[in-house]
Amino acid sequence: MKIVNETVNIDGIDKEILRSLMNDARRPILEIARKIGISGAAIHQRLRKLEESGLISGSRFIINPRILGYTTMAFIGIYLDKAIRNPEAVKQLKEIPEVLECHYTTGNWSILIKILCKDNEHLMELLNHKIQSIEGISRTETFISLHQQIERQIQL
Amino acid sequence: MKIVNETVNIDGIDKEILRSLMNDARRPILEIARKIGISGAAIHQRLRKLEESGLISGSRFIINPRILGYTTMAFIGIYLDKAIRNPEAVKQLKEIPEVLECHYTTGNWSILIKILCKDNEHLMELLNHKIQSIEGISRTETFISLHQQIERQIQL
DNA sequence: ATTGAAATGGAGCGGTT
DNA sequence: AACCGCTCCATTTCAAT
Repeated sequence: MKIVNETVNIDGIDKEILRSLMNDARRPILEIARKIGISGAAIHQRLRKLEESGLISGSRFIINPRILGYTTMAFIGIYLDKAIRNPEAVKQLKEIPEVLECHYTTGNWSILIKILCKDNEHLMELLNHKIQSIEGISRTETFISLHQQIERQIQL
Repeated sequence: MKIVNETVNIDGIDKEILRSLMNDARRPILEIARKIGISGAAIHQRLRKLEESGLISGSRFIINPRILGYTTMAFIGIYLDKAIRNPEAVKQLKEIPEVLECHYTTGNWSILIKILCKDNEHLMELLNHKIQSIEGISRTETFISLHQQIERQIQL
């Protein structure tokens, strides 16, 4: 396993390019070029370097789950009966598509997950029939997000 | 305020298009067209409709904060001395760029935030000098994410 | 709702400063 | 590093089905 721990220096122009594309991945390179006053080829070259450095890890269309009827987001703290069971439990959690994030955390729980459901009933069903039936999971604590007030990436 | 609560029906072709662009927002439309066997113009039109429906809420370059030296992610549960102070507290939290998410939650806390810091020292500094000095915040509980094992959007 | 064709403009490369 | 000029290809629109 290669450890990539190196940090990288980016200048103001890199930041402008990245900020632009972090807000709209399909913005044309040439449009950015005109705005910041350098050539398209220069941006092209900078993007190549930023990709090589690992700073850019891809691009995504963002979809709004509300429109598909997913309106209930929750965080669930999970207690494992033995911490060593973590890898198996995570493997099972991966099989539940509603689980969007899974963190191995310090503190009370072994695992903290973020989950997105259609409604409270759906959440309850997942808790009772999928999550709590995973071997090794002894107990859970659920926190429903009534409203997400901030959602962003790191700022440059 | 317009309430957009309507759900939308998408067919298998929409799903293929979206799945493709959710993994790589800059994949050429024509490449997708060739793969699934319809014309570029058809995809173009479908994307227009999906945007109008609100299902697509944009596209983003994803940057890897590790490369900038941000290696410590944590969740912080926040107790407010009066729940009514939520709007002010959130306003202040927005001013802290390291705060990536902020949720108004049921359960013990009023607020749950996700925060990304360079290291533990940076986290401690933010807790002591920024977060806990926000008026209305009485107490916090911090959970460090030692490892994020799942990170994804909803599946189509 | 999809198609093909046409116009416009962007992507990406090589040579140059 | 950046620029220019070039070729190739994608995007987008439109009339037609």
